[in-house]
Formats: sequence, C-alpha cells, structure tokens
Amino acid sequence: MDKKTIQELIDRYVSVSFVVNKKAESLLKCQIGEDLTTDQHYILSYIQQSHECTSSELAEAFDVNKSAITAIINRIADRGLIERTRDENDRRVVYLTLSDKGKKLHQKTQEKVHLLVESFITQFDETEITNFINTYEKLALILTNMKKDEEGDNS
Amino acid sequence: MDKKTIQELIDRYVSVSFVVNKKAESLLKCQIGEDLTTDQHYILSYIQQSHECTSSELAEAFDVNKSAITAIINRIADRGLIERTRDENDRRVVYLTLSDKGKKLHQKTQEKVHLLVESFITQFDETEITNFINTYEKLALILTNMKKDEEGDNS
DNA sequence: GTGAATAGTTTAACAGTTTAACTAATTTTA
DNA sequence: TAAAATTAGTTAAACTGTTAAACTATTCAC
Repeated sequence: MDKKTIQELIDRYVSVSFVVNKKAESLLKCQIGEDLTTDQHYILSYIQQSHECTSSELAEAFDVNKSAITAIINRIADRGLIERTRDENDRRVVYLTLSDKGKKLHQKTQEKVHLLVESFITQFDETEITNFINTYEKLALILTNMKKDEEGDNS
Repeated sequence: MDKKTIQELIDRYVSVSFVVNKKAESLLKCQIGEDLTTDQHYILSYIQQSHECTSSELAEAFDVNKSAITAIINRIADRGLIERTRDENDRRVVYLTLSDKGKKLHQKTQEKVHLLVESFITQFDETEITNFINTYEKLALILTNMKKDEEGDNS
C-alpha cells in the first residue's frame, strides 16, 4: 500500500468508526435506556453467558479497573438484578449471577438490542455483511493482541 | 437470509463490536490520555475541520444534549485550548475555534491517533480493508438515517 | 509463621450525561 | 409594532462511569 492510500484509509476509518459508535450508542440508549444503561446491559450479558463470573474477569473483559466494576455491580445489585456469592474454597472470590428479576430484565433488553441490530444488518446482502464481520473479527483479534503486548511492557 | 444465519450474524456483530470498541477506546486512552480524553480529542478534531463550529452543531454530531457540549467546552476552554466568539449578526450564536495552543495539542494527539490506527490497518491487505471500510461507511449512513427517522417520529 | 500476592471494596476526585429551569436574542404573528 | 413563540447557549442538580490510592480479608510461598 502506498503512503497516500494508507493516509486516506486511516482518515476514513477514524471518521466512520466515530459516527457508527455515536449513532449506535444513541440508538441503543433509545431502545433500552429506561431499563438499563448500555454498560449495565453488557455487564448482565457477560454474567449470563459466563458460568462463574467474577469482578476481576469483568474488569479484564471491559478493560477498566476493578473499582469501576464494583461501582456498576453495586448499582445493579441494589436493584436486585444480580447476586453475589462467595467461593467456599477461596473466600476472597465473589461469584456474580443473575437473579430471576435480572434474567427477565436482561432478556427484555436483549430482545430489543437484537431487533435493533437485525434492522440494519438485514439491509446488507449476506455476502457483504459476512465479509464485513469476518474482517471485524480479525480486527478484534489484532486489537486484543496489541492490548496484551502493551500490558507485557510493564514487566 | 434464513433466520438462523441472521441470528448468528447478530450475535457475532454484537460481540465483535463490543470488543473492538472497548479495546480501541482503551488503546486510544493509553496514547493520548495524559493530554486529552478521547471525547475532548474528537471535539477538537471536529472544531478544526469545520469552518464555523457551534455548540448546537457539536451536539448534533455527537448525539448528545447541548449542555453536555457546554460542559466539555468549558473544560477545554479553561485550559486555553479553544476560543469563543459571538456572531455579530446573531448574538445568540457562539463560534468555537482552536487557539494556537489548542492547534498544537490537537496536532500532537492527532499524530498519535493516526499511528495507532495505521498500526492495525496495515496488518490487512488493501482489498480487504478497503472493502471493510466501504461497508462500514454504508453502515454509518444507515444508522444516521435511522436516527433521523426516529427524530422525525416526534412530530 | 511471616511476608508477598490476590480479590475485592471504599473513598475522593473528575469527565460526561440528562433534565429542567434559566438568560438573552431573534423571529413570528396577530 | 408589541406580544408570543422560538432559538442558542448556560447553569444547576443528579446520576453513571472512570481512575488512583488506600484499605480489608484471604491465600500462597518459603
């Protein structure tokens, strides 16, 4: 790739990722905003999908400090959406699980998220959107590895 | 597309966009976090690229209320990075421009952002990344129109 | 058994957000 | 043309998410 092409691609990427992020975030908030913040929704999704979820695991997945997770967890636990149970063998560890109320609310918001994503994904033909997501997944892998390398620097 | 394919694509999209957003945000913060928050950087970028930028314009571009913009603008104006000048013809309007200090700082962070984006974009071959960005831009257009339609509902 | 490491919480401070009320200026309209 | 409605932007209060640093409680290593 020549320099000029690269510069153009960089500019286009920065610009388009900004717009997509802002608009998607905003549309998502319109859908689920009365029930949950988007971060709270993602936290519930993560807890539901994992078997034994801990704060440390969430902190790593969300790329934030553990205290940020504690704050979010406190808010949704106060609303009775999740439960904390201590590990019997290692009493430092706290497992997070969804309560029935949490499961119901998450299912409701999850459906809304799916409908939203469906409404724009189905505007592409199958080949185009599949190729797009394939490349997007490669990008996710690259970024995850860059992040790991960077953390490796602190050794 | 059959239902099963669509469901799978939705799940993959939700998952991968989450990971990319979190990791990219986190890498970006590592690069420019000592100088500016990412939102502040994007605000400076927007002001620099536009000729006569106002708070209302920023609020629309960032999909937030005007008071959110006022708060951000206040913080970077307190640091002497931008200047406010009132329109002579319509004295309600305030134009935002970068100060010299703001321009310099923005250039510095902009370079770091470009290097970061370059470092992962150049890991793809030209055809793949170009196709990806093309589809990404279509998506941006779709989301922008969805957002507009939704606002039209309030009529 | 003592010292180091680990899991999680608390606290203080800050950035970004919304809603509602507000000021000041301009436009509409009756 | 004077009153009413609209527009641009700010302020204030309340909330969510974030970090850094100090802290508790527990477990691990030697």
